[in-house]
Amino acid sequence: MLIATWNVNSIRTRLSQILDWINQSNPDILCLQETKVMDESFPVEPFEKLGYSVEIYGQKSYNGVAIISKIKPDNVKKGFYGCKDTDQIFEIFQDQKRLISADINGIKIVNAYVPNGSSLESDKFEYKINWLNSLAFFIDEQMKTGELICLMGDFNIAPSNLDIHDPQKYEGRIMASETERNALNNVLKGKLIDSFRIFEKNTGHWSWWDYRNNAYELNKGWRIDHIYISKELSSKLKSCVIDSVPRANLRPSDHAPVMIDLNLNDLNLDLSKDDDIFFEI
DNA sequence: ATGGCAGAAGCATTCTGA
Repeated sequence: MLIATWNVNSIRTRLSQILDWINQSNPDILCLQETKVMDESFPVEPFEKLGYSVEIYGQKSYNGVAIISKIKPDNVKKGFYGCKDTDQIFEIFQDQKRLISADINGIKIVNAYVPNGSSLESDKFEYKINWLNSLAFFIDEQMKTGELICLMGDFNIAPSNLDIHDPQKYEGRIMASETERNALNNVLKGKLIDSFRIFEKNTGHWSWWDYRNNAYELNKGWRIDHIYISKELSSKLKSCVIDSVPRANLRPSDHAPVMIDLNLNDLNLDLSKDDDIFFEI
């Protein structure tokens, strides 16, 4: 099963590029961030024509997330809904549409658009850390039920200096500070694995290049878009690829799509060993 | 330290992003 994430920086501006990419890459699940459109204006039909169902959580101008899936998702949750005892804590985050989750094929799919934070001195930075702490709680709640999790999206954090083209310049600054890295690790708690790092240990692989200063042509990028999977899924992981080709498009998103391949035939065999039913994907 | 580039809103310019 192919699972992808892509910050498209406006669904309407990027629609034809996204449809092209789907036709080439054939993902089973595609999680989008920065759709920048209210739900009633989201172009649902082009995806349905390709055989996908569409779950959206958007707003005017900013943010917005979506799950595009061949299998119709169950238990779709928008925002930090679902943490009953702490709904009040999450109320402050309801105005920014940055999180959508759903159950697909036995996996809890969580699509996150983590705030950028602007700079370490900014109020937005405090918002970013609080948002990540709430995400940590949300993931905890999902883990308590023993679910397999695939948490992906635009995290606006380089997990290590290997994920920055010029770490000496940027270390300690926004997207590369210890505070943000600690907050991210608190979400993962050693139980969710960075899919990309299972296959690639070296630097020089980026998922985002600034529109400014010719950053893509100079290959000055960051790896800030990630797919984290439950440890139990790591043996089923066949690949994790950053597709930088769409970043070379005319009027591109500044992010590239990231995609994993999970061998879920094995997974279903493992999970259903007490009965005789074989689930064909 | 600043600006550079892009999208949305809306029609000049500001806000936001990373």
